Amino acid sequence: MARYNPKDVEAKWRAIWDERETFRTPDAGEGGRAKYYALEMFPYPSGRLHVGHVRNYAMGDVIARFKRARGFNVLHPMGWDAFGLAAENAAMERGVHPKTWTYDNIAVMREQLKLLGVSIDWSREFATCDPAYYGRQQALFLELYKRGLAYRKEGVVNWDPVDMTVLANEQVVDGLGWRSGAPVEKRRLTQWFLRITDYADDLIDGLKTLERWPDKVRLMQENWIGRSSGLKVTFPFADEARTGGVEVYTTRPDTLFGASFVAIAPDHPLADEIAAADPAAAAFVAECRRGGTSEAEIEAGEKKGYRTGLAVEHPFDPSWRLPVWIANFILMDYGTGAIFGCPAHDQRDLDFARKYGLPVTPVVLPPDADAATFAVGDEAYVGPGVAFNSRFLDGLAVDAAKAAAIARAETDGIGAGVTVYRLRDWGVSRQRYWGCPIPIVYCEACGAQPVPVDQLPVVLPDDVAFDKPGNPLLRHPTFRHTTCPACGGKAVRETDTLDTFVDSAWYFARFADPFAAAPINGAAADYWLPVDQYIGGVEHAVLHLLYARFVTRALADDGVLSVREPFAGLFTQGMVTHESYRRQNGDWVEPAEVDIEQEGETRRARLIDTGEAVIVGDAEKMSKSKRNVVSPEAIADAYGVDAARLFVMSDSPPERDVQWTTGGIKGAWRLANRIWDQFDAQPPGTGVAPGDDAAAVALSRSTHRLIKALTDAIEGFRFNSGIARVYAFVSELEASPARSASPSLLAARAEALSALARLIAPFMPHLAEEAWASLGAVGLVAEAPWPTYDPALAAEDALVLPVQINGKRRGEVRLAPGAGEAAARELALEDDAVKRHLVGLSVRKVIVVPDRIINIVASPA
RNA sequence: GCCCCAGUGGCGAAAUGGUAGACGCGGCAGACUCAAAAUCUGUUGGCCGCAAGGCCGUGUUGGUUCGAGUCCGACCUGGGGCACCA
Repeated sequence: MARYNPKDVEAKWRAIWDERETFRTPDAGEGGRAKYYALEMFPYPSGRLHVGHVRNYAMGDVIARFKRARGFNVLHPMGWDAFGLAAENAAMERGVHPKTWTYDNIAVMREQLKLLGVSIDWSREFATCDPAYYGRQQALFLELYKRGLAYRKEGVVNWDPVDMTVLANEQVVDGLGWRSGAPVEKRRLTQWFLRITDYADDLIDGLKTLERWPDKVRLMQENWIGRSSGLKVTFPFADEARTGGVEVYTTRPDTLFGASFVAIAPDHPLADEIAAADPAAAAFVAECRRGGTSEAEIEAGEKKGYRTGLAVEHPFDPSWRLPVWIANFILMDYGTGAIFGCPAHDQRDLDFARKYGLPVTPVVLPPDADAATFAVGDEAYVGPGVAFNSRFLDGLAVDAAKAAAIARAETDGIGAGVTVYRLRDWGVSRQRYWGCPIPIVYCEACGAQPVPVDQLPVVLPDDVAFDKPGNPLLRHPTFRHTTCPACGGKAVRETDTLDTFVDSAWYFARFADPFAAAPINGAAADYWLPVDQYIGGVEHAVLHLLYARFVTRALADDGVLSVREPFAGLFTQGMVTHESYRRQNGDWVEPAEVDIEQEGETRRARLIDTGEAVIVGDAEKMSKSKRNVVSPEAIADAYGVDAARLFVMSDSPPERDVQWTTGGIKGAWRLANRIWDQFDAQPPGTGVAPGDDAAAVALSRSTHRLIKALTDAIEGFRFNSGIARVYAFVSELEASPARSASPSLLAARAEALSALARLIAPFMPHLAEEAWASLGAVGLVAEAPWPTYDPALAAEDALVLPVQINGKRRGEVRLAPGAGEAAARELALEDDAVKRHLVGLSVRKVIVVPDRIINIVASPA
């Protein structure tokens, strides 16, 4: 018996795969096989791989290896989402250049990924910070610009007044800048936007076609786009000297007669105008600008308003005056940036009205309520009902009243029924260095001009410093200053860079041919796209996945791509968590520093060095700050890569978080050894046709059942259940040891092991190769076809059906599969245990679910 | 504030509306060992019982059904997202 030595074995097989180019991507159409594009969300090169990455890439690898075995031409590439904020933070904190930091991290992580034995075609690797990539992205940006899909307008950013810099939401902590500690302000800047709202309907409608996406993600995208229909209606100014009025958007036009005020966003042009003449209003607007731009902050904050001197007329009654307020919870980006408040039927309006003493008039009468007595207390009524107190709408149900109000507004020429979206255009300008430069120059005479395509890429200069706050491109001696491509006069470059989500919105298309001169090789993309299976974290459910869908549509309309949906199948996998440990003084300590002892059923954690008791915290996402990180190398050293891959896929369903535990990885390691022992004990050269003695037949049946179960488990992303079947199967093999097996059982074992090597290959590819070779098989298991099963052998041969009486299990009967209902009923009623429980009862009904269960409904005689 | 998800043994979990707890971890008992580790075998939801067996049990609560962990309603608890982290 040779002990399984993963360190040597794993390295050996990786070298062989490399040398034979086992995972080279086949050419389009090669071998007449169907294509399969398996893709994991490419990583941000943040430093080192953690076991969360291991899980993500191992899952993708299961799919890639499985599909290869099933005869597909598989594309399984890898790259780096390499631009981003962390590189600039590193530059500021450690004085290292973002480029150096990024490429160093890539080098480390590439080696770590290779260590995992993931079946990637490394020849297609690229990083988004390579000029060869982002230069082509600039060309795509200019295409969008040419088509009017990229444009400039004012947008709101978080501004740190001390550091004089724009902050990301994550850099705003409790309304303060994370470095300076200064209160953050909202500031308006002119920025580039992509017109994703043009595709709002298409993006919603397309969701219906994405049958292999989680419902959850589709729902999140639908809510994010937030299509609603309602009424845009103008409340005319009451002041004769003013023309026009305040245009509001409402989804509840049926409640117009319950209006008690009109409120506008602090960023509304009218608010600017009022603030210019009213210092108190200006102070209120300034107060609203304090704090961050995130929706959570705005919506969860205290609702505040300022009553302007302005009044407007009700659109359906010029004699009815309503006050105009400025309110901090109105978003300028949604609808028209102004609302009318109907406190009786909207909770936020009600809170506002109660706070400021505004009238509350109910106009929707709930079913069963009495119009004379119905009143709204602290809770707005948002349910169904009939309009009342509402003049021409009286008596109409909510939906009919909405339609009638819209119709009247349209007839009167004061409003129109409209569809609006919560989705806003995608702001892509970032006032940062480490990103893709926006290929635009500004000429005093000609205005904004695209950089001619033959002058691309606009390369990021390397000679920048981060000793001063703000975007170093602004201070660069030469980068900014250039000439106008139109008139040749003096011009300055755009110094903003593109949001890194732009980088990841088309990379999957670049992988189809990463060497093409054009950004996207149309023929290659036609063959490989869409991505058949995309795998990544659910945190990308909306932004990345929505942007990629948008860009794919834009490029399809441009004729560059022939698909409108980039990802036919999506799987969102859970994270790897770990307990966190801290000392009595609150300092976090690493798992490697902690010794855990089990005494009976209680666990004790102490520091290895000092024996100090350690406080064990909940399992949480691994993070550097809590030091609850385990390194893949240490695991690979101790247990091998295969055991680590197996464990992260075996212990929880893949979409859920999995908790990393020492016991768990040891269990996986034990399985690897038990599997190896089975192969090691099997004499070579035994035939693969099992004989007909009972033990051989039983094992053969189990083998075929296992093939079916594992095939289904992989197809259905139920890796944990599949692996559980492998455990059970190995136990069965151990119960029929080779040393005491008859020739026919040996043959059945040979059949079983041949299947097993191929079935475990997606999960434990190195061990599978070693096992495959030990059987004397020709070629690599990575290139072997997936085993097939005989449905007749995989089917159950004898069934034990439970018999219930009134839903309680009272006995069981043995039946052949497919036995008729009558036979089942008869057997059940004859069973001794059943008879005993039926004493004193009379049978009312017998329900037979074929091959499942028999339920006898009985009641006292 | 809005949206989404999840609650099943000591723990991770399994279960097309049909035997709840497969499989793994941990525990307990045993084998091997001078001993320990490793490995192997048995056992392991709770309660009652010598046993056969019985009763209870999937966050709480109400409903649909011959039958509910699963479907529907209300609630409780925990987690995630909210547009400049990726």
